[in-house]
Amino acid sequence: MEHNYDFKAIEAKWQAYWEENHFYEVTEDITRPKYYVLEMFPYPSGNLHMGHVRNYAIGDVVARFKTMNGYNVLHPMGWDAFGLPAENAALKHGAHPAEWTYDNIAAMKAQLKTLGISYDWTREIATCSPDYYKFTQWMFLKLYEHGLAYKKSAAVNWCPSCQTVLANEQVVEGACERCETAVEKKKLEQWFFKITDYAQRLLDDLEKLPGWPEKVKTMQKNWIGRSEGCQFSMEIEGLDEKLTVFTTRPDTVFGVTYMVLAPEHPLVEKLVAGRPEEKQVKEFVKRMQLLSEMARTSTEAEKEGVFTGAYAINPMNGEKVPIWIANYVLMDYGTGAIMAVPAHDQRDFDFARKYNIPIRVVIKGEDTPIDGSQLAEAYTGDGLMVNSGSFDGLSVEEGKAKITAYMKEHGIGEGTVNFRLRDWLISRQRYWGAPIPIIYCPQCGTVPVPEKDLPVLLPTDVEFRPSGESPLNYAEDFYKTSCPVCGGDARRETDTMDTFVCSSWYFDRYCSPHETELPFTREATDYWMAVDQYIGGVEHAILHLMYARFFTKFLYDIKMLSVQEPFTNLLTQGMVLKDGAKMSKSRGNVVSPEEIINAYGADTARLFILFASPPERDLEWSDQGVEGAYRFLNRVWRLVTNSIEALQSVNLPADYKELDPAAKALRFKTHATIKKVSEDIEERFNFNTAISAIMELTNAINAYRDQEEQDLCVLKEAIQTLLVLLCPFAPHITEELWSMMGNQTSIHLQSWPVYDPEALVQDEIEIVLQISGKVRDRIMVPAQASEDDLRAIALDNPKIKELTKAQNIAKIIIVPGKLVNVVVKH
RNA sequence: GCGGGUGUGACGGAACUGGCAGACGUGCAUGACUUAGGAUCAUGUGCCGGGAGGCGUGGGGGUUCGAGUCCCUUCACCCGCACCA
Repeated sequence: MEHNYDFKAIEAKWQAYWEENHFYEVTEDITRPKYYVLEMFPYPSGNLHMGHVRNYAIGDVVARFKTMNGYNVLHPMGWDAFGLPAENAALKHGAHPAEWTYDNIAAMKAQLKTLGISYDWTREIATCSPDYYKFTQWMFLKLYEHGLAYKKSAAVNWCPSCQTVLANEQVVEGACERCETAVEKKKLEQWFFKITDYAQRLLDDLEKLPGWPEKVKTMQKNWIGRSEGCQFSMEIEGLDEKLTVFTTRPDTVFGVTYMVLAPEHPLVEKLVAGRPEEKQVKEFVKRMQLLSEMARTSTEAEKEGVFTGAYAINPMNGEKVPIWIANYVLMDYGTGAIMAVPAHDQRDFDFARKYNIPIRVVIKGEDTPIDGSQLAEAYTGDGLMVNSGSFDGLSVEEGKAKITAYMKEHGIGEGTVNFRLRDWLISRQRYWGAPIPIIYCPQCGTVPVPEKDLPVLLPTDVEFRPSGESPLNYAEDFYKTSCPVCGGDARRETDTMDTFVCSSWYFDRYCSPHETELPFTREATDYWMAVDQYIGGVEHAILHLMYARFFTKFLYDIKMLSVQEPFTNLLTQGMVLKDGAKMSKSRGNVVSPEEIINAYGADTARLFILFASPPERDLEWSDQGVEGAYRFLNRVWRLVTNSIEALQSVNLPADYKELDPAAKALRFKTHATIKKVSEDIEERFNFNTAISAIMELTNAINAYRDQEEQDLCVLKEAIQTLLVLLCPFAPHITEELWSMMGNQTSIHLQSWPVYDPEALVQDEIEIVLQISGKVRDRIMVPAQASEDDLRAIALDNPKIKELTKAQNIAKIIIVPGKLVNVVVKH
């Protein structure tokens, strides 16, 4: 162990030094270009895991690199501190959620500090602090004021285990995202944010995000799910009601052979009232309601339905069309009712075959039958309209336009755009969240809490009951209040906000975290926003990133922000795996960062994690790989400490004109490494290859030190460069060595090195000689050799001569600086 | 089913616009130093072959002087969405 460097002492020493000297604290400075690096803030679970370490190590390299390149870098950290686990802990261990949360924050902050990340801790925020949630409530009020927060009764996703409702986005495969309990549908009065008003802009502006991964943009695009079509109404025979449907295929309207309503459709009861079918329809509806969301909507579930006995009238041809109810139509989307065209929609086709409903072809493809009974599957391709009256002969595209126009003209319907995106359900029947700032007055109705009364404080003295129900429901002091308008007795809203509301604007708060009048100042956000580089896991590709974009657009609209997109560049880091699987307690394959930092130090942990894999890919944890990173840092340590004495009196910069070949080669390596590392960090975030280049430089310096004659200027330049290039990755050891070398100012205050093009000029380079594309020899040639020179050299080469003597040379391909390929034919 | 991604030594991974496949690290082998080594240093390490040489980037085909990289086709695995009318 005595051979190894004392990382414990060194890391503690420099972390204290940086903190005492306010190294990473920044203020707005219009004379310098700004750069805002942000890693997704963590939920304070109390334990830092490897995913966090990876996330923050990546961000720290970017932050330190940008700082060294002259940017004024904002790199803050905080806590996404509201949420259910705190309440569960309260139930389980009797600790108050606030206490539990703040203890966790303290613990995690301490762990985080041992990593030596360049955070400006003066800007630390916690979303559960009243200073912060005051403004989360402010956001709600602004949205309310602009008609974008509203309450409605809807069939919502209810998690029986978490005892709360969930947003659509939080339901994964019919189960609660958090606890995986099957989600139920419940009809409740809930608060929503009208994100659908922004659907088109959220979609369009994805185009303005070239710095986002295609994958994330595609996921958002699909989630928004824009589809163009036509909405129209049909008369119902014998009833004074209209049935409205949405379709993307108005061109197939003459092929409608039945209609389908979702079981929950409000018209169902009226349609069947007094009919012989009434009983079986009601039974069917009841059975569907009892099914879980999962079983109801799974693709696997077989399509089934019942005829209602009622008929609608096709407005295009006056035909009577039977109305069915079926499981495959969702009340959630469109109008909850469809026109069914079995010939040209696979779902309708399957259903029609099952129930012997006629199939009528109205689009004729090149090789498709005209008789519906001959179809093996629905035909969804292009073709010409048939059986469609005066519209016959039109293409699908033309038909869509013409029929939509006809419907509009005759008051039947009109072209519409439908989105899959739903409004964002933000009510949570939980305690540990930001209270929704609303008061219900028997006289005045729903009244927003006046801005001046914010924050609506979460009461701390509350009783947690084992049922898991929110204690706010029993907190009389909280919910009993007076109406801000009439002063009469009134009741507070006891629901709190989804924690995603808190995280939809935290990046703005970092810009002016101590502001008390407003969530942030325009001055600060104008300088810092947008976030130049945002880094986090893909699991937030839809939820958080969509909500944050929505908030940003809203804040732009109300002139609080001058940007329309919060995150210019997005890096989605891969997971940290062990034995091919995600680290998890249940699998028992967790490696704790604390252990690793204790055994090897933060520099080793950071270096390994950055070296093992490029950031966007998954990373396989390897204990041996960690050893390797540690060995490398020790090699650097020995290299530098063994050189210090010899280099003490060497002053840089020096004149590098007359160098022997070995010195010249080292200098070449030094500057080639500067170039490579700069490009790898700047352009591609390929930290793994940047580190491997630094390792190569280390190897080259070690080899050079075995030389009898050493140019100490070149050696010193190489070693100093090595440290500077390595310092964003391993900030402590490089700082220590830098100071041991006699440098007076911190390595982190150095400018990022610029390579000297002169040093990269070589006299001789290696080129490859090929015969018909196969490598036959490698030779050194003067770097300036012309094509003619290269041709001559190649043809004069003994190996080439020998191997081509019995052959005809067909042609010679010359790529200067790379190769000569002699093509022979026989 | 739709959309996206990934397949390269024993392993993690390099190879930027088609131009030396396997950088760097791990592992392994041999050697040095050593009372000892799981420390350190040196050398070697894709496969087959004694050798010249041949073969090699999931499989098959193509374009090209030249393909991990481009095109077609096929397989495997991963991720997202999933009856969205």
